Amino acid sequence: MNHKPRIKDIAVKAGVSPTTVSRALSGSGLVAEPTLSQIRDIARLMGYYPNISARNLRTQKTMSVLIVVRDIGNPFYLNIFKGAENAARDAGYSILMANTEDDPKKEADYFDMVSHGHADGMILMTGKMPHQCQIPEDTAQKVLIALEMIDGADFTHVIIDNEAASHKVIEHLVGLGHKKIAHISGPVPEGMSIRRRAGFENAMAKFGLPIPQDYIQRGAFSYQSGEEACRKLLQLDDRPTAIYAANDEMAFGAIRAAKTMGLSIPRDLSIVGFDDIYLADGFVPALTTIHQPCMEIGRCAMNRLLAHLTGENPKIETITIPTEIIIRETTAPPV
Amino acid sequence: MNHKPRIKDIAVKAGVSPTTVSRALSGSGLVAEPTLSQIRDIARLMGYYPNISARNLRTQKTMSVLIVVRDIGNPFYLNIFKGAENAARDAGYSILMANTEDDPKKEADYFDMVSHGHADGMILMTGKMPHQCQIPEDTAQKVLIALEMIDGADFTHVIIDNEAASHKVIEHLVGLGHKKIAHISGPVPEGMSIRRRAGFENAMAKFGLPIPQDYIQRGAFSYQSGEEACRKLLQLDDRPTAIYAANDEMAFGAIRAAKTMGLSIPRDLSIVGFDDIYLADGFVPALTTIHQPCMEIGRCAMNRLLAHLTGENPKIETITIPTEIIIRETTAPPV
DNA sequence: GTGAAAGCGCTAACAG
DNA sequence: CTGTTAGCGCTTTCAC
Repeated sequence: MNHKPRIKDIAVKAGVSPTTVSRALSGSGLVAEPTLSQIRDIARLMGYYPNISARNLRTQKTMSVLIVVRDIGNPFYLNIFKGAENAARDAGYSILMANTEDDPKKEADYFDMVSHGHADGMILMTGKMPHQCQIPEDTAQKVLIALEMIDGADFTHVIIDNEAASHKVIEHLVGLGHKKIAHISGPVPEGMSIRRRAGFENAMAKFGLPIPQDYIQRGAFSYQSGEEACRKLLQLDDRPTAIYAANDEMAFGAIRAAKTMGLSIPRDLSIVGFDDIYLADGFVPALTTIHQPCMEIGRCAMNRLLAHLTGENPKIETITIPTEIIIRETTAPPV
Repeated sequence: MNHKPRIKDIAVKAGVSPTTVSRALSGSGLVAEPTLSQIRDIARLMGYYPNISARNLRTQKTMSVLIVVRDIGNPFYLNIFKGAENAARDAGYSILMANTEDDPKKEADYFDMVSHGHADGMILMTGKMPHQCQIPEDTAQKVLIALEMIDGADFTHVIIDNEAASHKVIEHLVGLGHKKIAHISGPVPEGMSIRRRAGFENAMAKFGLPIPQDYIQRGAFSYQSGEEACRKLLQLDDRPTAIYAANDEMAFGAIRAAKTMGLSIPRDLSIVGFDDIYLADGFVPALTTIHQPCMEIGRCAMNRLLAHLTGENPKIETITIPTEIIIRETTAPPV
């Protein structure tokens, strides 16, 4: 063949109009049987494949969705991507990767891509709305927030219950007999950090346990910050016997700090993380942590967004995906 | 405003033809100065943004590139994505994520996306060419292979020198005084595994060291396979004093196996990995490994692909990015 | 240096 | 159930 076949070529060959071909191929159910199969056969034979740009132009859609994260380099997102990619693919959508690196310019740019029709919608995981950008009309249907809450924003959210997860952690530790439990929080005032910390505080209160001064150290979700925070905790006069870190990286940092100070995990100190990132089970000792069902979150977020985009389900709501605590080797009864 | 402004609206407002607006905005240099600035101002004022689909249809381009991996869930790719995303973004391109999961159907589908003009090109990191798909014309300019070699295929490759990296590992271990060095290889006959293993064998030969039977165990690049392989090695009558694993996951698995058997790392056994994945330095002990400059690889691959797509540099070649060994805590002289 | 006209390939009205 | 017509918004000849 000379050129890629267009719809017109098939029409000519089949002796019908382009419209009919279009209808036959799109499965609209508006073409009768002798013609239908014939057109499909010819299309297959000629290796026809619709021109996406033309279709997009005509339908004013792009069949693609932006997934916006703060840092593509963070492995936590991996399975979210995976779940989302899967769901998108099943629905014939593509995923565009967007990495903001906390750069307001990029945040705004990606948002603009949606308002300008470069993508049909977006899954936002940065935890904030960009400034200085054109908020698309009908934003509520085009933007879905995952993992983070954006308070006061009228979007569908797909999140986990951070407070409840914290509660599970404390319950586990208390169950082991711990009474002196410290917390390494994420950066405040980030919503996620606040919720995990609030869950910690509430759970401690519920179990009638005091939270001594300095038992809450603020980290930055980084390995180094966890290390440092743990060092501070271990230098306290009245050391904790267990530490609940608000994410796995900080938990790993804490483990290093503890080991460096000659402690044995979990004998001398129990440590719990949050996220269950890749290889959390490969660490020695394997990390006890909160497992977030990332694939599920990604899939759910994408499906929900697509339902909004197609108008199939315009209802704005907050969907909470359950988490579970995975008990591995970094927690044990206190000595 | 009622609608998103189109090029025509600007033309009307500026009292020129759509053509002129198009030229002015595309920076073609074909519009004279009084008009030029005026058009640009009006466009900015009206919040004009070109319709991508229309442009794509007209220019027969999509300004997007597929990045195809075997498993999006593998953190190794993270910084490659990051580097590639960055480079693409700078050039005005978007990235479409493609996850094959070793499914031939998906491999073919993604390839077809390129032949069908859904994406302009692709960076292929799966290490194999799909069957049963339409190989796009002018493939050589549209497909770029990264990380893996596809022998006999006439594409630009962006790779690392796996053999040389293996050599660095052995050199390091020999420098520490090791003589009994074992290797946990990746799955054979995958090219990457073969090259790393060949590098191991050649380096050992070069240093005049024998490779006893069973000193090369075949793994599957997974944590579990590393654990198992290490166990086998440690059960040999004449145990190795050092193990070189073909990737970090297997190295971590090996560490667990060794610790489980009561060995202390690195005192009783040195272990080296490959890749320097996320948190390889967060492990206790921190992993000695080969660092692949992933961002650099991603950026280079993308830039090179774009140069091919634009015709700026059609030369097909193999680009080798240098690696370095990062010496951390899992290697020490043998006792 | 600027404009008129054509058309990328497709699908959605609107008829019949 | 099928065809005719129109047009999505842009860029690119070609003419002036």
